[in-house]
Amino acid sequence: MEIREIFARNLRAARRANGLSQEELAHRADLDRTYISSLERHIYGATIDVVDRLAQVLGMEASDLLQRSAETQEPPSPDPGKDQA
Amino acid sequence: MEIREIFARNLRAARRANGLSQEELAHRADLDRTYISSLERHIYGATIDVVDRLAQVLGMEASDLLQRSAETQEPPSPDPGKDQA
DNA sequence: ATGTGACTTCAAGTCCGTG
DNA sequence: CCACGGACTTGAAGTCACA
Repeated sequence: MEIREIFARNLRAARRANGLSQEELAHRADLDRTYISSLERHIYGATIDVVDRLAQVLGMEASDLLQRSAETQEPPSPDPGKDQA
Repeated sequence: MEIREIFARNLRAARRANGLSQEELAHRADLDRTYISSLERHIYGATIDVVDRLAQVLGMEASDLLQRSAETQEPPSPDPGKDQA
């Protein structure tokens, strides 16, 4: 498992645990929406600077986002379902 | 404390704990000698790719190198009192 | 609300040499 | 063995338009 994938998964998981869309997260971390998307698709190897900025917004430590088995807080899991009318 | 400094300190400490010179570490991690030096002087913000590669050589996890303190855990500094009405 | 290709720019990372 | 400068190449950082 590459570090980029670890980070990508943790990022997506943490983002959802916080109930944020890529847009919302991007806005709060002062980054571009498509850049978050790229990160979650492990297109880039982010710098620790970006990792840290994201971690702060998500209320966690930068090291948590690189953890091989990250324990995110129990997400409310809104479970939007897929039946969008 | 910026993330670069955290990383720089952890890197240098881990490198010495492993009894490696900057040159040796650079060689084993397949990185440049002067780059390790730059990292320890927090000139650059390394990518998670580099952090991971370094961690492997040092026998630790990438997340360990970004840990604010390897052993001592500090209490979650609460808001430093913002005189906000 | 997300994925993706194309694009530009500036920092990451390399290589040289010096004290 | 390490700090540090300069010049260089590669890829991350940051933004759009469109699917």
